[in-house]
Amino acid sequence: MDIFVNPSGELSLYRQIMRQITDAIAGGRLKPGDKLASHRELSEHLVIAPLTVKKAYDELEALGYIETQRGRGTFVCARLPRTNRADRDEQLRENARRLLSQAYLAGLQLPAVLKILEETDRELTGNPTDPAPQDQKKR
Amino acid sequence: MDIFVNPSGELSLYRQIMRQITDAIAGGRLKPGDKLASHRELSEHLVIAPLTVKKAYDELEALGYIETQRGRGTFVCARLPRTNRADRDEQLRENARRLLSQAYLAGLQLPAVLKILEETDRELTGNPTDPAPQDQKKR
DNA sequence: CTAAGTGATATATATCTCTATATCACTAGG
DNA sequence: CCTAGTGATATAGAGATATATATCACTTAG
Repeated sequence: MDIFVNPSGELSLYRQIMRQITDAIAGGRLKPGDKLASHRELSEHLVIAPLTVKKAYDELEALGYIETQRGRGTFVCARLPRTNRADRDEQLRENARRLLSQAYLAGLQLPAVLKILEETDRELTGNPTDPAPQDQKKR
Repeated sequence: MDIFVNPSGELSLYRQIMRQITDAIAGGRLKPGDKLASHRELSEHLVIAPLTVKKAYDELEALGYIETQRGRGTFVCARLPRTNRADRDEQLRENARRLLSQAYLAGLQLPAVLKILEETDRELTGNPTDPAPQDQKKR
């Protein structure tokens, strides 16, 4: 888990951390039961205050992604939360709109966006460049 | 321009406004020279403080998207800013990562994401890009 | 000229975000 | 038992964000 934050980004620091962790869970780089870095350790790595990391962990715990055990550490939940379907779809469309708008503003067209999406897919899942026709996913 | 904001969203209010306006410019729903709602008017519509809208407009002006004229109003710039290529690509990949992660977390696969993207493309541009025989969505 | 609408500016207050620091409680390894 | 590492909690302060309110300057319509 290599996490990084940008203090001058659009999102607040703790939300940047939250997003990267949920993204890592989504992409399978963090699996149920995996241990996260302690909030102190991560705060040293990111050169930010421990409480900021703690806040990110607290929010993620409230959302059901991770659970903390006093004296032991913080772990990815065995059973991840299912989001409401309508909310989920609206969130996906929001993200899709954002991606396309950004691309259009840069002068790109839909095919170029699809290409980037496929590259990013390989990056996230760690799959080799070939888009295998079959798809043996577990989850 | 129908703008809306969510006070409990990830982004601060003024950044939500900024994003929706740049998205509208990108999608062609706002064109160079178009007049924006006055910050008072928009603040009434959104039920937020006028200064919050003002801040969004100020930032957008500093970025070169819009220009304000005292006593007259605020307008979309005739010549829109070009972003640095490396920054642009990184931003696109960030948005692509976000979209994919969200989809995976919801249990969707790449093909489903591509479908959503094409629907959103039609929504943004208003173009029936493809003479696809099936799937006439009307939102 | 007058009035209405616009942007520009200032003050004050409250909340959120981030930081720095310290202390306590629990767990695991030695 | 003792120590190191972990999470939990509390306080204080700085800066960003959002609000409410008021005033000024400029443009346009009448």
